[in-house]
Amino acid sequence: MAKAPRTGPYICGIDAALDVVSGKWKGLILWELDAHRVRRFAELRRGLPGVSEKMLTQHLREMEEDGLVHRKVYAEVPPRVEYSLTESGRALNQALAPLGAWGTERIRREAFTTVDMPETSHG
Amino acid sequence: MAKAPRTGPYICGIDAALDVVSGKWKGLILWELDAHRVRRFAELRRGLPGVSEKMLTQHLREMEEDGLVHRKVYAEVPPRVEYSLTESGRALNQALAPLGAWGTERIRREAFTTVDMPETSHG
DNA sequence: GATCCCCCTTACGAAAAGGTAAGTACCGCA
DNA sequence: TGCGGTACTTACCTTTTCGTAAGGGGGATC
Repeated sequence: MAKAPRTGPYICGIDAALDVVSGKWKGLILWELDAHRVRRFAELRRGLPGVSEKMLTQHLREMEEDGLVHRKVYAEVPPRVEYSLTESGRALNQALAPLGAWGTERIRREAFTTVDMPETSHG
Repeated sequence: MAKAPRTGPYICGIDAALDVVSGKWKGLILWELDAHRVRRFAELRRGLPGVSEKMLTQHLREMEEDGLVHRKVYAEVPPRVEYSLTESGRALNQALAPLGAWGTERIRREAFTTVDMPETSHG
């Protein structure tokens, strides 16, 4: 009910990486967790505008299964759960950096021209 | 019917980039187009094991709208259409390279251990 | 005692994404 | 004349994803 476990092997690395980060909030979760090193559930929730508890839990669980985030539960009352990135998660975030730069550049461009993207067709 | 035009602005670059590459075959299409420089519809189709004509067309159109691929139609019979990456598409592909490397590494690791991913917890 | 906060879980339903199959218009080949 | 190849389009249906709303168990606060 959470996610289809993926039928068949990955074709290439891009395929594998995209499979792991695809999900409406996963990119942001990675971003938040990288920025703050460690976050609690409610903190993450507040950091992600519009996320529902269900989706946050679900994504967090998937990312935990994928070995991207580490979930530390403190046997306390009230419950305390801390999320942080694993080595793999941090590596993923670093690998995501150029993509983020590309996206930022794209947003910047779109801010100027929403109609079209004139490419250097003369060279 | 193709894709929801995205409500609201992007939170960050990752968000924007992920929005553009999310789609079952887009990563592969980028990969194929980058490897061969220019490909025709049927060639692309043959290069992507399991893709349907509908999905290929749909993804290609979306990527064209997003300014990633260039579509060149030759007014011939039988019809000939050539697809290639735009500057933006090539830049995206370069930005995707580290992600691809991460994914490849991940696949390699998974090949050895499917059970768990022992992190360096002693450091 | 009611309410809030913590971190979820479950049920239900809508929306989006993807798959299947057929049709289109034309041509070359046998 | 029938078949295959080119590059799609359209209709219909299933799967997956996402959102909404509610509950839950316990402690602290008002």
